[in-house]
Amino acid sequence: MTGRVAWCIFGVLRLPSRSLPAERNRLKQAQESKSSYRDRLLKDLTAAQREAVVHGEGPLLVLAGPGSGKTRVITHRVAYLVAEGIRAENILALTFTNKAAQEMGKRVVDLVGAGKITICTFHSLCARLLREFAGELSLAANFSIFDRADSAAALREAATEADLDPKNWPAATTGEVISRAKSNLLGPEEYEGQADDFFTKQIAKIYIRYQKILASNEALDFDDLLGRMVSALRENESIRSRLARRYRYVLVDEYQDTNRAQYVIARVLCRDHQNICATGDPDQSIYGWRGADISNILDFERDFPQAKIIRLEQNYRSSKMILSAADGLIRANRQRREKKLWTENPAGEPVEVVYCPDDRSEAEYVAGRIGEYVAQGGRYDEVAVFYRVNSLSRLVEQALRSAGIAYQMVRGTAFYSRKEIKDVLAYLRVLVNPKDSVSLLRIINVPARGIGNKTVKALQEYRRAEDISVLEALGQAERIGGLSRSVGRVKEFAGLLKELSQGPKRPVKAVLENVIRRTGLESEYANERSVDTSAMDNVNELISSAAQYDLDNPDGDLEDYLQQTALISDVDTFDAERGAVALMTMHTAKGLEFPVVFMIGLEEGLLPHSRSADKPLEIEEERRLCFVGMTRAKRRLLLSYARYRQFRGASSRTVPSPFLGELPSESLRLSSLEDTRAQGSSAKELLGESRPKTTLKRSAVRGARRRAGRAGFVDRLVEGSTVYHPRLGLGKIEEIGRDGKFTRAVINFEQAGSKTMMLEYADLREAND
DNA sequence: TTTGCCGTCCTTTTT
DNA sequence: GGACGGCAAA
Repeated sequence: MTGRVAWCIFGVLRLPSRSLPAERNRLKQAQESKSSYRDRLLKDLTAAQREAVVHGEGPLLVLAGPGSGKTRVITHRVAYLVAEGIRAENILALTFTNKAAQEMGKRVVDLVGAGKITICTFHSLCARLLREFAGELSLAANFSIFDRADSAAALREAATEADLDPKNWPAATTGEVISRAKSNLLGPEEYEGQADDFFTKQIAKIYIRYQKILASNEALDFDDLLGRMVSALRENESIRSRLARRYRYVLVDEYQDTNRAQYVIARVLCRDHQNICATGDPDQSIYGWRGADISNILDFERDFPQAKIIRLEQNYRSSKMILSAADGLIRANRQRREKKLWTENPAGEPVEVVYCPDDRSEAEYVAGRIGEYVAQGGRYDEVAVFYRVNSLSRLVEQALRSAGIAYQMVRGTAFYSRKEIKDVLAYLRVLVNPKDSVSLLRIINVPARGIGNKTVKALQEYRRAEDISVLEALGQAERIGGLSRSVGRVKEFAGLLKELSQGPKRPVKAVLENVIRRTGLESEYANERSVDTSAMDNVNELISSAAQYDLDNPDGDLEDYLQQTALISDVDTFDAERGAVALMTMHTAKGLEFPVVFMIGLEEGLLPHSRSADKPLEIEEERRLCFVGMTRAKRRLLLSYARYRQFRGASSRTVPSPFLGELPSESLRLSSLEDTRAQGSSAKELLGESRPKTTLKRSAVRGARRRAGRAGFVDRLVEGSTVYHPRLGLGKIEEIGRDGKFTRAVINFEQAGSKTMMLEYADLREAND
């Protein structure tokens, strides 16, 4: 074995090279007697935690309140099993995010050293197993994994084929319904059988065609990964029994968020040995909308009558004030089992509830408070801002930028959904899976090579008639009528793909670089004509992530790399040590903790979201979401709401969230920004919005902004450069230097005076714009 | 065929 | 405020 940790974390890009401490631990473990090692493992655990860790065979349910040391229990339990002589490769730990898997893996390594324990997400486990058993499942081992955007393309195509206007049947809607059906293990035929009204009947038509499209592309969507695994386990006894023997101990984290398919996978795997350890908290179930079924955890005892149930109710994370506020809120839920949350932590400061005149002042207030916190010795990365919907991040970002506060938006998938990244990856996907026509069509004219809409239509028609893939159709270009003028270009493209397929197969970095160079994408991105140099930056970042992948996975191949990138989730890119304030949705925040938490937009319609209005069960889920957010906070928690908020351009009056009224007043401190603001405001502001009318100019403004795009020009700035800030006006750079990863500059504004800003974040424009 | 401009529509959360 | 599709001009 090499010096690498032989850790099987599937779907995780990197595991820190902790081999040294790991080796040391292993040696330590070998030297220690078994019982003293066990003592050490159990030393710092409470009685309840210990009980869960040492539980032997048979089903176990750990109901773990927030901050009750759940991850600790899981990792120690895994270590304990290993110490008891269970072979590492017989242990399977399932999580919901790669981040959680990674974290858990790291902690287990610290406890027991390297091992072959499988710690991964449901989705990556399924992707990997489906590849492994592809031969037995009449499945192509090189299948593509379709993400949301790919599925959307396929869904639009499916709607068109079903003679439905994709406008009336948008992918967002059809996809959600079909995804839900799949999570509940309803195949297209079964769904059709149940369809009894116009809407579901039409969806059934789309569903059937959608599955055909996936099949002809040799592609699976996220739900198929789970669904196909379920069928494999149910219909292939040999696979089932082999896997049951392989995974003799199964741990499932966040059990309250499992959907039907995940539930079946876990149950079937454990049918023989019953060694399932589920951990979760019904009060933190926030994915009902995605098909998660809270009754999976509520009915655990029914499913596993021998189950032992352990409750972890002591909280080690939050102050008394924060915990009692959160507890008071969650008590308003009726669909819930009573639970006593308590902590021995200090009382701490009351939870602050801040009333702001509008969304902008709210964002500025948050930025101001973060600034204060850091001025008093705090660190940016101790702070997080949560919101219900992603769109709320914008104003906060702006405010943080102008305050020169470093932040990171925790939205990992955003990177992978950028056009240039998707384009490059589409080339790779076509290389791996030539039948992936969705990817092929994506790049058929990227960079522009004179294959336009008409040509594509002709190709599509031909390949449908002949029932072949687009790639095959390319090869027969001269036989396709209506292509006359573009035959040459099509042939050329086919030649390019062939050439690429003869290029290097690995390492992934080499494949990527070859693709970018040979396709002409490189020169396209490098083209000075585009002011926006971020495309090349992003592609470079992709290349370095591929290089990292090659380093972490010496045996890795393109297929595996693509699988990992397809299954990346938002939190996965969160870096707790980046020295930046974290911005994320409340959903993404689950499982994390921060000393200081801001939750913004606590308004009716936002939290609870308007989509759940008048649906009591969904409002309870919103309340749980609020509970999850609040219980992330260790020491300080601030909830804010704004009287006026911008919707689609227009500002409108809001109503405070009813949840605020449910918080116990003795753990709150209320304040209002209105007074302080009124004092300092100019007459103009007091008279209300006095924005210049922009009527016809909207698109012109938009165009100017696009051209002015900040990215890239930061590198060109030097001392003496003149810049323009939309609020502060013209300014000159007086000083410029590095601050860690960022460029910090002192800018002297003509009107506003001298300010220090992080240039990467500052909302600056070229001065001559 | 490509490009840019315009109006329309939308808006929850995500593996 | 942005994604997307349609349309006209280059």
